[in-house]
Amino acid sequence: MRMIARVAVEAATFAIDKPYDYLIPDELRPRAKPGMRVIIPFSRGNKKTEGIILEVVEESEFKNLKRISELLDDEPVITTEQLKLAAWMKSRFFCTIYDAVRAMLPAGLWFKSSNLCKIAPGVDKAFAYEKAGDDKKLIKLLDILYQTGGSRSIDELAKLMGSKVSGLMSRLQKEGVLTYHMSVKRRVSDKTVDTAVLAVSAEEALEASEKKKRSAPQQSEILKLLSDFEEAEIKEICYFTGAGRSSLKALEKAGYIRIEKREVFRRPLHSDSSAPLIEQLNSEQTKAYEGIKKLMQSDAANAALLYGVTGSGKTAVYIKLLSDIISEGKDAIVLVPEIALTPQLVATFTRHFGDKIAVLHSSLTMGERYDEWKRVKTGIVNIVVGTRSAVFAPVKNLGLIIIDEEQESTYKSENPPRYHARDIAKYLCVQNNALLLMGSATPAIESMYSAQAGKYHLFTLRGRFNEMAMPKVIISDMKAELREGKGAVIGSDLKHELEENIKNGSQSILFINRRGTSSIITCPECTHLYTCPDCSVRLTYHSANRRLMCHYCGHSERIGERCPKCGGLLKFIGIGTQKVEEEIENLFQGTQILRMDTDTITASRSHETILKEFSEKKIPILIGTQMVTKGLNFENVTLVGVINADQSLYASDYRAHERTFSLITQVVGRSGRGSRPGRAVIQTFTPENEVIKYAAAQDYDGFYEREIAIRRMTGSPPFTQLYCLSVSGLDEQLVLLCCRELKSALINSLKDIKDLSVLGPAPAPVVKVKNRFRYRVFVRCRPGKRVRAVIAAAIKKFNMDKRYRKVSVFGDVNPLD
DNA sequence: AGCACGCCGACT
DNA sequence: GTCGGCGTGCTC
Repeated sequence: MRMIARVAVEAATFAIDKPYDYLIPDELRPRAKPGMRVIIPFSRGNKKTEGIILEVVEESEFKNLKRISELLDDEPVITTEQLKLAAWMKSRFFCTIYDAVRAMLPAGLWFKSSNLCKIAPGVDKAFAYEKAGDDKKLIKLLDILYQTGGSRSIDELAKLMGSKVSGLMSRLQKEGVLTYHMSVKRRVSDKTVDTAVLAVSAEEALEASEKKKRSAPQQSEILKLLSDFEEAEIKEICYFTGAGRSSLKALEKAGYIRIEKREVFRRPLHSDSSAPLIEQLNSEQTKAYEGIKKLMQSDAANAALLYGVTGSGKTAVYIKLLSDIISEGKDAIVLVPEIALTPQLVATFTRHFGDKIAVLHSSLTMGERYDEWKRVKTGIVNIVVGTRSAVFAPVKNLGLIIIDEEQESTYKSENPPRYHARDIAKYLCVQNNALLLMGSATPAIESMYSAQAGKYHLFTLRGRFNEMAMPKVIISDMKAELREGKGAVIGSDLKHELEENIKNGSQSILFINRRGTSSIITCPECTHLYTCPDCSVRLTYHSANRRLMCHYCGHSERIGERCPKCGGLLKFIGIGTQKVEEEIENLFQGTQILRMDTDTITASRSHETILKEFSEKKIPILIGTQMVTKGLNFENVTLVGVINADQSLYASDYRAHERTFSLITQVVGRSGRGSRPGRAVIQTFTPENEVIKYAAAQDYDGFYEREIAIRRMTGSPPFTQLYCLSVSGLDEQLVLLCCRELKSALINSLKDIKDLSVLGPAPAPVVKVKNRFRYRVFVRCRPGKRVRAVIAAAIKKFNMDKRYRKVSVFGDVNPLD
């Protein structure tokens, strides 16, 4: 009897993704089981690729089956329930089965497989070169191989040769000069960084730097930098000099530097014994807790929304519920938006549950992450705390999933599988008759709507813990300021309040509402704008390295004081953290300022370190982007300033209002956590805007009423689901053509479904990235199996269509923007 | 997507 | 003649 494995293949794209049948060779027959990963030959070239066994069967409709080459696991790494979930994800999120599986496994489990190319054993150099004859390419290939000790991966070879190598390789292989095999090794830790180390003395480097000034200016810059520092991270070198990797490679080849992988050690999450122990719940908390507990103990799946204003003590309710889970011998998953931003929450959990919890987050080393995953899998721990992907933690006996700050966008994955953790959580809770608990001070409009509609049980905490007063909020009209001719970033209201805080020794936090970190630059004389040559975005200015940079492709260029086009003095518009820092420095000379953004956060100086510094050293002012809005409790902070509240209000997507409201509400809630009352200043150019007004008043209910009415009127989620089909390609006309045809195909096959509209093609928020144009078509309707199937079929069809082979199409549900 | 196969142009 | 361009079809 034949044994056949049905395998989900890594190399398969969405268009061709399905189970492929492979023969299980005799020696693997006793071991091969569903949920184990395998190496298999795939496609015409029989290229080795990874796969996962979905089923073991005895029949196949195919005759000439290929054989599994290798079994990667001794026991299943994915359960059959998880395989079922993967299939569900494929139909929901338009990803491949393997994409879904990948999301479920810790990175530490991932094997890096490479096709390794080697000089065959027993072949001497002369023989090899004889076989190569006078073919220049073959000789070059052998040269490279011998230089590096006889073996290299195909990818590396291709890069070094600057061309494809498979043809050359198979020729040498036939001659018996080369062997070519798949090597599978544990991937080295994620936490290594490429570091450039000077291989010559500093003097020599300087000398070479002088020499290269003309011929290779970037190499010259790098050498100059390294002559000072001896060694530096490649990332930083590129940032400061604007050089590409090619310059570094050239220097390595010439023997000036070595490029080494350095292990980065990050502090393991220390259990902070100063984290508060939750003692007693107040009456409101008790009521919520008891209601939720009842749901948790019922035999059916349930969903609940815990809506509690900032500082109302949702954490305490979580802790009580988790204690119950443990005593009942069940398991729970707790999702947080970002571990680095919620150190206090995690510390509190650790304080309470110690060894019974596993923390999964990105700054664990690979080994640590893998160990934590194993601890969960073996059932040693009962509670898993982690970010988005922790929803896939392999807990045994799921009783509860908590999603804290459930409105956060970090729960939605932006690359395949493009899932929302909330959807996965719902699925898991239904499967396990568990409870899904979502907590938030500003719930997503969809979630509150479900609660109002009775789909979720709603629990509300209205009182602020310890009866702290809500901060006093000042809406500062920047338009009026502008009219009076004051074009400053810090308006007079905020300036006044800051002065007061500095005087009485209180601390202040300034929040800059922007996604990026830096300014956009423009020439006031000729209004020249600096755009990326490969993407349709403006370049942003980083003062740390005095360069213009593209956040999408990494392009960077140097810029001086004056416009290279017309010689006019350059002016900075928009506000970055750096700009605000400069202005505060001028305003309050001698006052210490701490800046927190992606530029100031490095491997050695983490988010946490900066916050610690702020709190311990009592630095008067902290300036930052969204990072400062999350879960911080600083007793001494009595003033919060929102520099530019409007910034996020006018984005094109339907969530812009919600996001703005949530951000402002959260940041305002940071103020006055201690004994003294807090103040907040919201600077805006549109003080009459209702979103800003509701946020200032911390009035979620009012905001919700307004927003849900708008959503109902415009037919946006939660009243509909938005399916987004993105088409990208180098040829803009072809992309548009494909979009239009895609649109009419969709309209045609969905015409019988009512209340459905197909919109677009519309340019993606950034039309061009790395020279590829991106346009999108939307399907807006009630969610349903039929619609999803039609969309999946359309994605497949257009990806296979030979007229559109130069474009690619992918689907996403309720994309972020 | 990625790759082999096959059919046409430029060059040893 | 042949090397290598890219258009075409397939992946158990």
